Amino acid sequence: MAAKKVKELPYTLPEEFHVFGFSSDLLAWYDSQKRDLPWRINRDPYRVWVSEIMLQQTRVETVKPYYANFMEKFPTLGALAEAPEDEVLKAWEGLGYYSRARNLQAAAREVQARYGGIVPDTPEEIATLKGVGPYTAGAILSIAYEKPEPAVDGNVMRVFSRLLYLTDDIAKPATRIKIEHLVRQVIPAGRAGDFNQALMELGAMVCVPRSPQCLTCPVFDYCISRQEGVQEDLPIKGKAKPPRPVHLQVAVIMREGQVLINKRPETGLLAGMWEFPMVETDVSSPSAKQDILANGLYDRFAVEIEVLEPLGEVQHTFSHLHWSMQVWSCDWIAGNDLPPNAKFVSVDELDTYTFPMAHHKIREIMQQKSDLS
DNA sequence: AATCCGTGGGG
DNA sequence: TCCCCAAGGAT
Repeated sequence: MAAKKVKELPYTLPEEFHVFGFSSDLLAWYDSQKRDLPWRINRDPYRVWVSEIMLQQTRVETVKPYYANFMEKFPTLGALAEAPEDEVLKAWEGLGYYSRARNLQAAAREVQARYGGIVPDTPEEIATLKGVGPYTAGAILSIAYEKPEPAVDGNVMRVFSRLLYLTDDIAKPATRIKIEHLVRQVIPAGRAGDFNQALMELGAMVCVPRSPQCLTCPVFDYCISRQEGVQEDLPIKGKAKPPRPVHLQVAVIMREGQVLINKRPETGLLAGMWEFPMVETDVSSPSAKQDILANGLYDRFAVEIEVLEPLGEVQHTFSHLHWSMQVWSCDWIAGNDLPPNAKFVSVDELDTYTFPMAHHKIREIMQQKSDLS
């Protein structure tokens, strides 16, 4: 029987880590230097959960005000489960990755229905919740329940890449698996939550992406890449593809002081968010953009409009897309049989709907125009 | 495995 | 200005 060949070295930590107490040294630093953050007030699983979802791909300073507002509006798991989805999206407006909010509420409802309102404390159960992946599962299990599970995020991958001089590409999924194996070997009994947070805190405060502060690092003595002088060259990370350009014509359609908006589909980009009607145009298309816009909106919303004048151009970049939006002021001509995802609302009422940042920029264009007139 | 999914800050 | 990238997950 041919045993599967496994590389021993990369999955096993140097003996010094155990002999000299890497985990103890890191924890001692964390105990004295950790930041006071709102989600560290207690270990309520719901509070930890919300913080971990908000912190996905999002900076601590950005999260702070959103977290405070969210916990005020939805103080308990039950409150979140019972809230209208639109209110949850509104509380997330501007944070990005809006599926996080929709998944979080869906998962809260799942916990209410299936687990009696108690966030599950096993890897198998918690991993089934929407929006809870390997990192978040480990974070909740360790921080809220003190389970010895790794929570490997970008910080931890950077820290371990430098500590052990790992040259694996941290953009590849396999690298996270490997580092989870390594972290698992040094999680101290009874302090899994603090240890995982200490690794992330180190990555955020000391072992930062550029110009790491090695002279103040509590685990300086363990760091192989520093001994080799290559800490600035780690971690290895493949480059992302540049955003794909998309050209859009946006219609600000007025009718008796009201403007037409529509709700985006429940899946995909900016799912469930409101927007001003728009149509994608091919750069090489010979047709006038005004005509493409009018025809496109007639097909989608059964409205006839007159395109009046250009209001300006708005640029907005996502991770994988770059929107170039030409904004047009339009008059409604005919068509009252709007599809259910579209409606005319007064300009004063717009704040009650949730718009992505790209469309907030369009609102600014509108505002400037109305200030002139 | 590769792609989709937002936004803002810092060098 | 441009580019990186930040307590990732779903498909």
